[in-house]
Amino acid sequence: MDVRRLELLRELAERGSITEVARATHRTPSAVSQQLRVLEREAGLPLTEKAGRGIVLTDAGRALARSAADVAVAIEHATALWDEFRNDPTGEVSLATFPTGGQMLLPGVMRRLEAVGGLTLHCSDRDPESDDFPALTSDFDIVLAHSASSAAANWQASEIAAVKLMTEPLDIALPPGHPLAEKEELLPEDLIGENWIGVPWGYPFERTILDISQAAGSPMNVVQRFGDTRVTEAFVAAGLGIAILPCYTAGGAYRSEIVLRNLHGIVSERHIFALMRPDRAERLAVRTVVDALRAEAAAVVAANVHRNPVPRERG
Amino acid sequence: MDVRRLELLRELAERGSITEVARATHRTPSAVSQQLRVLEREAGLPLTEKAGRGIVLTDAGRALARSAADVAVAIEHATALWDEFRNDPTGEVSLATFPTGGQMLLPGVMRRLEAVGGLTLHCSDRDPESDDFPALTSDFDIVLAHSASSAAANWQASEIAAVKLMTEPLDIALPPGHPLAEKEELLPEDLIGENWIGVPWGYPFERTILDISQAAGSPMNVVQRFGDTRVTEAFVAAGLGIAILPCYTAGGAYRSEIVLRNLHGIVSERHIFALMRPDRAERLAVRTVVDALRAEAAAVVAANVHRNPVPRERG
DNA sequence: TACGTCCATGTAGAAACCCTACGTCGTGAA
DNA sequence: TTCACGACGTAGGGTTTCTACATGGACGTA
Repeated sequence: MDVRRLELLRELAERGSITEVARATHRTPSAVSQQLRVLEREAGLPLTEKAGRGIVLTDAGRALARSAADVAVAIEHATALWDEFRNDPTGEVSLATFPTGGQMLLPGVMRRLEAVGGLTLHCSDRDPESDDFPALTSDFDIVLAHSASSAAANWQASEIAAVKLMTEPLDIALPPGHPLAEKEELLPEDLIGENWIGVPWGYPFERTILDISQAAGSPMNVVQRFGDTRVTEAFVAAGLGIAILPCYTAGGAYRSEIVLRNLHGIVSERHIFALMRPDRAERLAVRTVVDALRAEAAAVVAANVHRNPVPRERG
Repeated sequence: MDVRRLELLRELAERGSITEVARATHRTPSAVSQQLRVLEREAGLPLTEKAGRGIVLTDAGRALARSAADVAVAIEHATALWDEFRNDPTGEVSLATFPTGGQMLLPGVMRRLEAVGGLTLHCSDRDPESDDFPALTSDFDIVLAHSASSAAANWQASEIAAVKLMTEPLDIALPPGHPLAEKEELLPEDLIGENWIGVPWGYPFERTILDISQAAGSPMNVVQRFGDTRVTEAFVAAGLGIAILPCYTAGGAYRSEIVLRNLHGIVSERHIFALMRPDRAERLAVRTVVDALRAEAAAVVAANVHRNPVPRERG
């Protein structure tokens, strides 16, 4: 029962095709196929079966793949222990993020990591609309994702390690001259009749907009939908509507042309997580980056505490 | 960080010399030395240092070896899951035992395992005097050992998995005509002034003899010391003294020439364990044998329940 | 001091292993 | 039918990792 072959099976379970596994492991498909064949012979039972042009795992294959994940965790844990012993969190860490999360956290994280020699962090941003963020953990060591619910359980279901980084309130963004800008805090019923600059279907904020309309007892009039908050901000600044924006990141180029107001009466916040494949989460270099992420997230929250003097609890 | 090399380091930690590791893994010492050198280079720190003619592990080496044990457990756990999936506890299992334990349990175990095709159990007995039983787990999948204390903790300290099989009362063996044979049960004070056939220094029963002398307030007169109970039985049968014997195994060829009597007033029993290296304990074939051992032990206790109607508790 | 033994380790070569290159086959879409 | 794609076979080469054998240091003994 060779570990390298087990790892290949685990990748196959995750990626679904031999070609993809080959690409991810920098091998030719033939090599992967041969190794899986050997594993199958050792196992004594078919692990895959044909399905159209490709293959799918059998029940047996999936069972073995799951145990392969445990082995991978043990191995990474061992090498992490070892790196700890040398106190040497060296290596390359790749990270994918949604845009506003990267904007808010990553510059600070990079600065914090400058002190750690030999650790390089490769960041890239992904489009929340087109990408399945938990699935990105196959290709990145760390994936920053946000969710409307604070439970880490929705990630855990898919056998992914999730570390909560912060909770960011969602504020109402108004143009400076807007009548509601007079008030310090807004309630759902204040927002009845407004034109909204919303987000594409399925974005986390969507749920908050629905919550508001439900609390206010009146449907919201969403006149535009943008995935990129900079466009939303431009529209709000231009007086074309109001919007929900994450309060620590909102503003940007339009900081002086947008007013943010707390929303009371309903829970309006997003939760930001670091998602990782469990074996990658063991790596010392990865854990070092996660620590920096946590520290930076805490610093961002602390720096903005004046905006939200009372932490709002769900209820 | 190659797993095979890790395993080699783990063996080195356990066996102490490259030559021994080579013998145990069916390699030449040169091969082991080379692999360890590669591991050392990967690790970036010395793992061994010279000590006289041989070598010893550095602190770093020991730390890495410990983590290697965890990896080995994970791998064995995976292959066990796999064997379970096939419902196929096939393979070879080696077992070492102390003599009376083997005599009492192994024939029944072999019979129980006949039903399991493809599983072969290789048994051999070891001399309790000359062998360090926990250390035998390096060379045997399962080691049967007995101890005066019921806590599994005394094995666990050395990172060995221990499964308790049974508790066997220690009885007083008398020649049939002995005056004490008239009594159904004996107390420590009944035994003052007797001549004893004892065990070599350090044997588990030794402690019980000491307990008796302490409870009776009088030193025991040990006239002979034998490791093999058959010799002890022969001496008792010949009227040369009385002895302490495990009650389920005592008798043998001398069953009609020896009388066994319960000892009350002090705890007199031995505890029989199956000891295993944690990774070997994961193997399905090994677990199957342990299950058979447990079942057989329970059967032996049940078959002898008339001898000890009330289970005696420590106190 | 000389010698034998034991253990680790170096070198050279052989064997095993695993990958790539390339070709074939079957499936599904145009 | 043709093309694209994915899996799988074969042949060959490169790498890895073993064995055989030699070297050298440490310890015990004559």
